[in-house]
Amino acid sequence: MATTDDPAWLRTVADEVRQLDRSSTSERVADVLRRRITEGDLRPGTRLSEEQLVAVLRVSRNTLREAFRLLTHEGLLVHLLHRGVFVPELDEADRVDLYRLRRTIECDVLRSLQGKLDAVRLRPLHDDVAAGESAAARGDWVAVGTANMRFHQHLVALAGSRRTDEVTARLLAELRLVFHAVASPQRLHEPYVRRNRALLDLLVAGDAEGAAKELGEYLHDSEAELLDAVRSRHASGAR
Amino acid sequence: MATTDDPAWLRTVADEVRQLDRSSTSERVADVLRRRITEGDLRPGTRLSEEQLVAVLRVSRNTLREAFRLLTHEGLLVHLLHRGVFVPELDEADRVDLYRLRRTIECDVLRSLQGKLDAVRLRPLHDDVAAGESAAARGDWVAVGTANMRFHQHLVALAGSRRTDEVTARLLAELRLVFHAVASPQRLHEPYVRRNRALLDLLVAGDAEGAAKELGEYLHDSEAELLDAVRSRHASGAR
DNA sequence: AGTAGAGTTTCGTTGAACAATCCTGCAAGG
DNA sequence: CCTTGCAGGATTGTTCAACGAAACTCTACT
Repeated sequence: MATTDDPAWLRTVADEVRQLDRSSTSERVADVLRRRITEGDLRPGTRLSEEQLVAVLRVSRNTLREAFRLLTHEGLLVHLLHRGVFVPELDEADRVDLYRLRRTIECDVLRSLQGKLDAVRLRPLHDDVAAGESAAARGDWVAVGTANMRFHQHLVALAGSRRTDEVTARLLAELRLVFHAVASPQRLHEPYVRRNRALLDLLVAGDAEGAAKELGEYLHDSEAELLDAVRSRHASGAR
Repeated sequence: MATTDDPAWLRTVADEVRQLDRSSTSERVADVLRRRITEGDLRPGTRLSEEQLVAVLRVSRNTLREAFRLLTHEGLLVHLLHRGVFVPELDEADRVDLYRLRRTIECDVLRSLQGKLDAVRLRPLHDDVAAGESAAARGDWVAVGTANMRFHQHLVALAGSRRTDEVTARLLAELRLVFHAVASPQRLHEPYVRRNRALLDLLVAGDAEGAAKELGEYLHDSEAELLDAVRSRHASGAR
């Protein structure tokens, strides 16, 4: 019975098929809107009109509403009864909340990694750091931000926990919402190109505990920087 | 301008209104199904037929599907394209995954609580422990399980983090799914009536660090117990 | 035995319709 | 001048009926 061997590649094939199957109309609509939101084309506070989107996307209202529901549960939209869906405006409490959970999860992942480090598993992290450095060199700070997010997603993936990955994906998506509310992406992302590299070096050296400690300070600094950036933007009169 | 003062009670009023607004049809349908699933009336593996439920619940298919979507994102249903929605069957990998994230979050909450303990904030925990002891005394092990879940939810709530609360709610809901897959609820829940009380005592004494340590062992034991219970059930030939 | 195909069932999506709610602007009153 | 009350229009919430598409089942064939 050669079909029951279940070698590694069979699982990956199954995953790929699942990716293809994932193409229900509402999920594809959600993909489009998700990109628009995370890329910053739809700014926080914007209302998404059903009528308007139905006309543009060429889907029925029911399908669109199902896409709304998907994004709402990812935290990328908020739904107000009889008033419609909006791109959420996160306040300072939300921002510290995001960082709190982020620090909990990411640091715990690194701490639980004691000795389980493997060269090939760090490959995605190498790629992300390189992508960040390359983007920084050409001054594309939005791309730096994207590479940074991917770095942290891959960092968490080292734990091999499906639910942790999902929670992290949601956290990082919401975080991008906040990033779009600040003026200078450079100030926000540039320092972490270097720190990501340092973090990765610690992991390569097998010092998971040291990496966890460094990540704790890293996120602490990042939070302070973000809060400060948003505050100064508000103070300068921008809405 | 007396209306812009924004005193404390205005915020609570806003919250109450939001609670009232929550009564859309799809959410009420979701409430009904959620109860059925968490109480164990709908066993893992069951398929929920749209046609059938539409007839029973007297709602339209679209509304029912929106309720499905809600529960899917809570982890209480899984959606397979063109095949329908099912009560998920969690495997052993899921079970250890659940406990991994649970341990991360709950322990971190306690650790971050250093010195911030307040008598009134522990009130819900007292109530839950009492409810568990009372239910145990009369042998109602399902009620013990419910009180136990509420205890942990309230424990996490001490951190005051909205997102942490949400993640925990999802985790505990999924956990109940697993509980229904074992034969003896007593063996699963009884030991923790006492341990919840011990945990609460540590918190009352202000020993957050000690409580975090105890909780770590607590969850470790609970996980081992659960895995063992499910394994023995499978070994005994039950499906 | 294993496979190919037709038929049945169920889901995915659409479009239209009506009810309920919200928002806007204007008029009346303090 | 500001607040309050009341249309009217605009938008969302919910339902219904229908058709195409995918998955499952069972039979018949090689």
